[in-house]
Amino acid sequence: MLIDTWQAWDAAGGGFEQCPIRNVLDRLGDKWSILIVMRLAIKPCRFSELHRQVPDISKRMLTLNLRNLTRDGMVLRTVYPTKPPSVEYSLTPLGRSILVPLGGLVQWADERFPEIRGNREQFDRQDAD
Amino acid sequence: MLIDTWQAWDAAGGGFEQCPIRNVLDRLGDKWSILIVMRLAIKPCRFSELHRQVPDISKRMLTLNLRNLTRDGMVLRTVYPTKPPSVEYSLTPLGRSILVPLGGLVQWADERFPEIRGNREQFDRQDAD
DNA sequence: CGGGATCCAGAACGATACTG
DNA sequence: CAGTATCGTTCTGGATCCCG
Repeated sequence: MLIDTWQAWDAAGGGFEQCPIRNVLDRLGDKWSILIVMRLAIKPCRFSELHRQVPDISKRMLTLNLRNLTRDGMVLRTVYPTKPPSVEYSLTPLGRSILVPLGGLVQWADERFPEIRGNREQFDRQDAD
Repeated sequence: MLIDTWQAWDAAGGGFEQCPIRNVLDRLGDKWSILIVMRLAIKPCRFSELHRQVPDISKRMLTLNLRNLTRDGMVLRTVYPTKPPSVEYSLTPLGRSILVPLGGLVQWADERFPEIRGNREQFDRQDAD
């Protein structure tokens, strides 16, 4: 039943660029979006505060990711016309709603990663023979 | 509580390359892994059959993705020494176990994508002003 | 049949400098 | 403060040819 979604799009000839899974995963798959969403899940945050809290992200990437998330309606961008300007980012209801399925994936990753790491080491040892 | 995993890794100084979420999402985020897992969830499959069923994937990418999934222990690679050789790929228990959290994400994507698409269109219209 | 090796295009990403 | 602009790098994925 998991595959049905994809096959339905396949059969419909809608093109895979329009497939919901493809679109969602393209966003989640990039390097920073999830980090940003997770930070904003704790509390709304200003640009520079986010920049400090998300480790090693460049201003450029923070800007681009925030724009994409805002475009998708996952993040709300609020500008306060102070001087100098301050901008606060927060999760929309849509943004918060993804925390649920995301939580399941995070839990899976946590539980299974030791196993995965072990598999990789074993695989790489065989490869070295 | 979702962020805790990441912050724990942050605090532990383990380096983000060792973070379970990063590792799992790097795999799921690439263009084909999920497709392949979903196909194999239906039934075990040989290389050329997979190549036909996963739309538009190149042999190169199919090979690379299958190797990564095999390395992680998500996929089992079985070689039958026939002539010409035949190789069957199937999901391991680990590979099947990710179908559960993945299902949650797929459901979310299906339910929310129309909303996301609408948000994008609206955003792009404002941008054009 | 099931790949491996090589080359190449484009996208993602990073560093730095600059701006209202 | 909150970005933009530009450049260079790295990484992903596709095309093609080759191999046992």
